[in-house]
Formats: sequence, structure tokens, C-alpha cells
Amino acid sequence: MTNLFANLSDKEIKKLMQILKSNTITYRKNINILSNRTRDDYIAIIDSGSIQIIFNDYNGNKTVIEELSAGEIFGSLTYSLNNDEITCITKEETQITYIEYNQITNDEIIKNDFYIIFIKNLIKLLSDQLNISNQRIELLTMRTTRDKILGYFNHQSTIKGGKTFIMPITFTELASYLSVDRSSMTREIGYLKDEGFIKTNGKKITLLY
Amino acid sequence: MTNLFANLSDKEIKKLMQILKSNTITYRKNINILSNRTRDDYIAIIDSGSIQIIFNDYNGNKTVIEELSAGEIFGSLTYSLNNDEITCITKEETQITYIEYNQITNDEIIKNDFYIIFIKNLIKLLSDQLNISNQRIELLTMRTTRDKILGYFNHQSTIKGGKTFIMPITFTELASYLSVDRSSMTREIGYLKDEGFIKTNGKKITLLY
DNA sequence: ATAGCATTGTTGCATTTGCAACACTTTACA
DNA sequence: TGTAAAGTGTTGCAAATGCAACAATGCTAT
Repeated sequence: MTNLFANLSDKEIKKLMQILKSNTITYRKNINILSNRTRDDYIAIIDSGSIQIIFNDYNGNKTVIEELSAGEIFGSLTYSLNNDEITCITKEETQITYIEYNQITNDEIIKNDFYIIFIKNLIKLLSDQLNISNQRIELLTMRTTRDKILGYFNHQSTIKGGKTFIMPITFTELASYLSVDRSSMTREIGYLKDEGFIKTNGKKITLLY
Repeated sequence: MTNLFANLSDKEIKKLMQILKSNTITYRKNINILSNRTRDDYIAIIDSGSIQIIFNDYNGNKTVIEELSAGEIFGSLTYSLNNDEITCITKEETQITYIEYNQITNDEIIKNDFYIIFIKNLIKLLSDQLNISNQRIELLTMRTTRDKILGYFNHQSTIKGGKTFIMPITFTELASYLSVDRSSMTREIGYLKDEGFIKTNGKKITLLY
């Protein structure tokens, strides 16, 4: 995972956080972390733990739009969170560092030569996050559950460099990621097996095409 | 729209592009703009015109994943384009500026004081793009066509600040954006009208709830 | 070890949706 | 200004999908 502080020493990181006036908060499990934030533009980095971004439907349904874990980035700069329909809940004890957007280029910080490393990391991190989002869009725009499953499997196969790979998430999570009904997904995977497209053994998937 | 060159003079922009070793290319309509790019990490900014990012299915189907127009940003840093299944086609005559990722923090550029403005713009642009992607994910993860339509309408209503607004895109484009069948979408909009949720007149939509 | 919880598998059924095909209207541009 | 292309509206039908309900298995923490 990309790291906002890659190639920086502990001392430099400490100084950086100071100059950026960053703010680190640790939350317990199941806390709504947006309720006590200001509305200023900020970037939030998950130091440890994980969160869920949840959409609250007009008739009370809740949909998990996204799950973010350590190293990932979110915030008003990266999500339209100035929206009462969206909430962020910690899934476990979670530590988050907030940096205000306007601080990123403050007068003090640009005097430090390690600043450029930080900037490069930040740009890379944002790009990576954008990649993650766009990859998901690629799958979500597919018309059928079958296409989504195969799209995901193909991608895993490419990443892992082989026709056989181990699912990095549970099937329940996959259904949520692809935004399809879990039981329908299981059914479709069954068809794919019957038709000889894939072979599965627990989380081990083998593509036969 | 966010502009990579906001708050910079023409002279500064020119110098910036020179130091960044940026490369501006103008394409005719219907050109595959990825075919002649290197595989290095780069950022591409659309100066004018528009492009489509297309996914090529295993059985020959083509899906438009995304449409980008002037001011928007893409590239290997922001899309997993190192993938033969993805192509980018110009929809019209389009001018694109390429900047290599490694040039963004080159030795020459950091000597210029206007550099910091450029960096801040770039970060903002990436964040905005991420926002756009995440907003779309929010809609795509909704379970029904009805929810997607209402989700989109609600968002437009919020942006425009009223229960009545004009659709900024065609219905055909909306169906593609929401990844639903156009005729099914028309049908569903019909139901929404029948049930008294909305009123429409061409591209003018009024929410009645 | 075991109670409790999460994950997985399965199936019937109603509903939603995509698809295809067509007519009609609007827009673009040569 | 006329013609082609793009957008819109409609409908029947088959297929895909969500939903609900349940059993079975696996995992975890005390």
C-alpha cells in the first residue's frame, strides 16, 4: 500500500505533522466519525483500523458504499461528505489523522526540503485511490452479475499472475463490492462451475478458460 | 471546473510546461489515444474536446465506462490503463497535455515560487476527480433503477438548490452513467411520474416530494 | 469445549430489468 | 434547407435478479 510518509524519517514525519497542524484522533468501534468534524476541506488518512462509508436511503435502508482500511485516504476533498445521507462508521478501534487542505502548502512547510517527498507521496496516494475507485466503477458498470464476477476474477488473475488465485476477501464482501445480492451471486458462481468456466475450492478459484 | 493552471499567468504556465517537459498533442475525432503512449506513469489533462474510456468485453461488447471532457484529468496514474481491455477514444477533435509523474517534482521546477500553486491545483484536481468517481459509485451501488434515478435527481436538486432543475445531460447519457438500460430507465421515470414523485417537461425535472 | 456469530449454500417466487424492435422527434451540419 | 444522425418514447417477452427463509458449516473468544 502506498504510504503518505514513505521515504521520510520518523523525525521528519513528526515535524511535518506539526507544521501541517495535523490532528490525530483515535475512535472506538462503531463511532460516527463525521459528526464532530468541521466542514472545511480536509484530507483524512487512516493510520490503523478501518471504516465503512454508508449511504442512508430515503426509506431508511443503509448501503455500504465503501470500506477503507489502514493507509487509505478519504475526506471532504475526496468524498462529497457534506451530505447528511452519508455517514462514516468505524468498524473497529481506528486512528485517523486529519490534515486541512489549506495547510498543505502553508508558508512554514515549503521551507523544508523533505516537503517535496511528502507532496509526491500525497499525489501518488490520491492517484492510487482514484485507481481503486475507477477499477470498481469498471466492474459496477457491467450489466450482469456474471460479467461482474468474471471481471473481478480476471482482475485477480492478472494481479496474482496465474489462472489460480485465493480470494482476498469473503464472498459476502465480494457481493457487497460488486453491489449484487449475495445469494444471486452464489447461484451465478454455481452456473459458472456447471458450465465449466471456473473451478472453486473454498476461496481458491481456478479459471478454466 | 477546477483548472490545473488556476492562478498562474500565461508566462508562468508556459515556463511550467517547459520545465515539466510536458507534451501536448491534438487528436482528430475517433482516435485511440492510448495506442501511441509509453507505459510510464503520466498524468493527462484534457485541454479541449472530450474522450470516452471504453471497456472491451471478452465477447466483443463495448461499454463506455466514463466520459471525460475539458479540464478533466486521466492517465496511468488515475486509471489502470495498462490493460488491453481498456481503450480511450476521442469523441471529437481533442487536445491533451501529458506530464510524466516523475517530472512533477524535478529539480528545476522546485526552484520556482509559482510551483507551489501548480502543486496545490494538481492536488485539488485529483481530489475533485476522486469526488466525481465516488459520487458515481454511490449511484451505481444502489440496487434498483428507481433508486439510481432518484439518487441522481436528488443530487442535481442539491447542486442546483431547488426542487426544479434542468438535466445537464441527455437521458441517453444518464442511462449510460447509471449503467442501466435506457428504455427501462424511461419506463421507470414514467412510473415515477404516474405515482406522483416527479414531474417532467423535456429536460426540466421537478421533484414533488 | 462450546456458545454465539459470521459466512456460505440453496431454493421458490415475484419483480425488475435488459433486449429487441419500432415509431416519432429533435439536433447537427453540409 | 434538407438529410442523416442522435435522442426519446413505447411495449412484449424472456431472463436475470433481489428477496426471504432456512440449513449447514466455519470461526472466535471466553
